[in-house]
Amino acid sequence: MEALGPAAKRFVVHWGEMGTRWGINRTVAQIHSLLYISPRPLNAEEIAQTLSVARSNVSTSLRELDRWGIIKVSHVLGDRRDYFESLRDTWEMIRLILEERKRREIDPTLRVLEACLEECETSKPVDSEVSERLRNMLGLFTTIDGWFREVMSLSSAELKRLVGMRRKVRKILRFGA
Amino acid sequence: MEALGPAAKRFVVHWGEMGTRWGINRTVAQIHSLLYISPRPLNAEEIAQTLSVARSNVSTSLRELDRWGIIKVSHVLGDRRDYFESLRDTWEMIRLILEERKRREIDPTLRVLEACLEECETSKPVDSEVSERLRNMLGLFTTIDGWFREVMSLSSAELKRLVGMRRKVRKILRFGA
DNA sequence: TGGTATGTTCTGTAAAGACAGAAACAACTG
DNA sequence: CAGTTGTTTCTGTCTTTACAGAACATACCA
Repeated sequence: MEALGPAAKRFVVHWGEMGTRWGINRTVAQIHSLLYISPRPLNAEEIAQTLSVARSNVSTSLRELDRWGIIKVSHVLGDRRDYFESLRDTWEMIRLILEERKRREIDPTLRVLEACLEECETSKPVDSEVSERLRNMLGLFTTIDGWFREVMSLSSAELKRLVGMRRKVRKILRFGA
Repeated sequence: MEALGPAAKRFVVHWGEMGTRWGINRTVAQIHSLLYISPRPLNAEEIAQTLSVARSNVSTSLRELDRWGIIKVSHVLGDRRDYFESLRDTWEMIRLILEERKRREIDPTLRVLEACLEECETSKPVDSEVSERLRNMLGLFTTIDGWFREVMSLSSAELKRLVGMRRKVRKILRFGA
């Protein structure tokens, strides 16, 4: 088990901190970053050693990462252990993460907003004030949802191209749709 | 203190839950949603009553919301109390939130990545593997940073127009930049 | 000057989340 | 089959975070 170099260590620690700000478990984030920078797939034991966390903790964290779809499991001939590695394509990773967050957060919110509006408009004293605000918010999320769908339908190569077109997009915007 | 209608209550509760998923304190999120749907500005006492939370909790939460720049304080003649309301423009809100998150998360991450790379490349056995991955990640964040800047420089009206142009953007993308 | 209304900061407790270690489980090996 | 290795799930503890209530601060008023 080779220890991490200072740069790698710093990256992993920072990633863990950032994770917590996004509602992602620190260990999960650390493992992800470790796998991302690791030149080769690692097994659970190595991960536990390197990060000084319990083996069980690694197990559940890996499952979470798997749920996000951003790690891969591989095997070595004659070795029963699971080896894990991160996706290399950063844009693909972002895409997957956005997809999952949409599923977990945007979709439920859309449903709740619709239900609230429903309720709001069928109640006897129709509360048009509240109803209008809810409708505004629903509009926002619908639009965001649409963008997500659009972005998610792009390949990561297309995404990269789109990103490279910032200035062009801006120009179009300024000088008329 | 009029209580919340069922639709409003549901919205507030959901908003609180979503907040926690984004690393935002539940009370903070609840207060924000309450102010957002409220037809009129509310004072701290009203907020505390409506949400059944301690006055002190409201105070700190409001300060946090203020830090995000998404609420406004107003006053009524002959009333010393502070009254709070949320921004109405949902896109403007999003813009402010993204701006703040960029400041808190993307900017520091860029700095860390640069420092890591620095360290990585000046160390004796230059670790080109790690260094390359860090560079990739830095590239990703640099691009994201660029988009943020771009988006943030747009007025909320422009943003809305851009959002309305999804299909057009897509077409451009498909049929050559 | 003390008294009252409002707002903020501090402090201890309670709730939630993270995690280590144990136990259970599963797959393989001789 | 018992023994070994690797993995997952369970359980209790520790840490962190959220929060109520108290104490404090500030401004207005009589």
